[in-house]
Amino acid sequence: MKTGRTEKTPTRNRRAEILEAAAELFAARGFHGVSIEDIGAAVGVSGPALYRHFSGKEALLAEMLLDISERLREQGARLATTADPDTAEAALDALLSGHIAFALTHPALIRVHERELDNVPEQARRAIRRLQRLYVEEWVTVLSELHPACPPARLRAATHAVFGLLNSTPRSAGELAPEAMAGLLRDMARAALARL
Amino acid sequence: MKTGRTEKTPTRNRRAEILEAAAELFAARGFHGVSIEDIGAAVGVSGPALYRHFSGKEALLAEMLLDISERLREQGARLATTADPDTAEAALDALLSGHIAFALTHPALIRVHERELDNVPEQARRAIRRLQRLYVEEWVTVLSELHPACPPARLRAATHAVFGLLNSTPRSAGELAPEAMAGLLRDMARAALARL
DNA sequence: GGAGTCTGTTAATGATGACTAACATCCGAG
DNA sequence: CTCGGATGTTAGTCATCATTAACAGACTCC
Repeated sequence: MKTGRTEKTPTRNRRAEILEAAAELFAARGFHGVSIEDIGAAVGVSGPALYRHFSGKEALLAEMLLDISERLREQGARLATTADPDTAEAALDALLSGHIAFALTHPALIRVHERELDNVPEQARRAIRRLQRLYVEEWVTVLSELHPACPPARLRAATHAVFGLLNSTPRSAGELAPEAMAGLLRDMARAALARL
Repeated sequence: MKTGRTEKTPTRNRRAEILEAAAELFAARGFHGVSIEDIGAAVGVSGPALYRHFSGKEALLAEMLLDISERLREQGARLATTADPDTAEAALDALLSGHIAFALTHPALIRVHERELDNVPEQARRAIRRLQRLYVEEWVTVLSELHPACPPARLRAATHAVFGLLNSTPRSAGELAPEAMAGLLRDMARAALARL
């Protein structure tokens, strides 16, 4: 059928394709609610073919979450360090916009990242948690410049709360156009963080 | 062993006991990550004993989510109608405090309520969604009094976002003392909702 | 003191599902 | 060509698990 001979990168794309399809499925039905067969079917191969690309279902999830956490952390590190160390205000805005863009662009990833950490094998879980912690600390650092009197624990809790707010996207999808949603979330988050 | 003869309400408590234990387990490992055996073990009976109280695993989850949704809706309806129709401000505060109290008191329930709706059989799911919608509308009604110019879709999205913020509790547990957390969440949510 | 209901228990039963084995195909390099 | 690796396929295999069956103690009500 679609054995187009000119298939570019017939290999390298499979992994990405699988990860993408699996993310959608995990987001919709949860890790344990999705079978290897399901994931295979979603990319047009059937079942055990996945073992040519991943060592197992948990490894697949681990790689997915590691990738998400790494992207967020990298983005956080990049945006929080906007040269100008004076304007913590600008850094916070950059973090906000970056996180919102990610959440709106990849709602499935956000959902999986939020829900499935427990299903990742111990070792990878530690690595993921480390990255998450680094990302949070990026926010806490910026916030502590804006609110020097506020204790770190409170800043951390506030950061988690804002993540909850921003990550509500997958739940209220479709209500608003993406730009409107982005603006709303940014305004609400900014206001929430001003009260520290 | 503990066959204390004077066991009060030996029956009626089992259902509640099971629901409670199951909620903790579901919150920790997800619906599909918990077996009937696990739930039985958590309340000291083993396995199929649960079928004396629930018709099945999904029915158990359905009842759990129905109960949570009903409690929230009831609480919402009660608090939003604080006699004084003038002070929408007060009604909003009441809704906020009520939701925060619930989230802080029952983090496991909040988590399950947020994550497991997809695993509920169709019919019950509809009922649960209806209750959730009613609860959201309670908020939207109050908010629309405070922000008459704001379109309902935006108010709904904002409500979901605030729920995300308030429900971040299970994720940042332990960072702050409950009262401090409650105060923080209320301040942040109030500020976020002022920006509409 | 026995019939019936409630609540449990320990064995099936039957699916589902992750993972492995054994066996093709394709394709690039020598 | 042909060897080898990459990628798939289809049949197991082995666990796990929800659910049911068959049976038993306890308590109530007569």
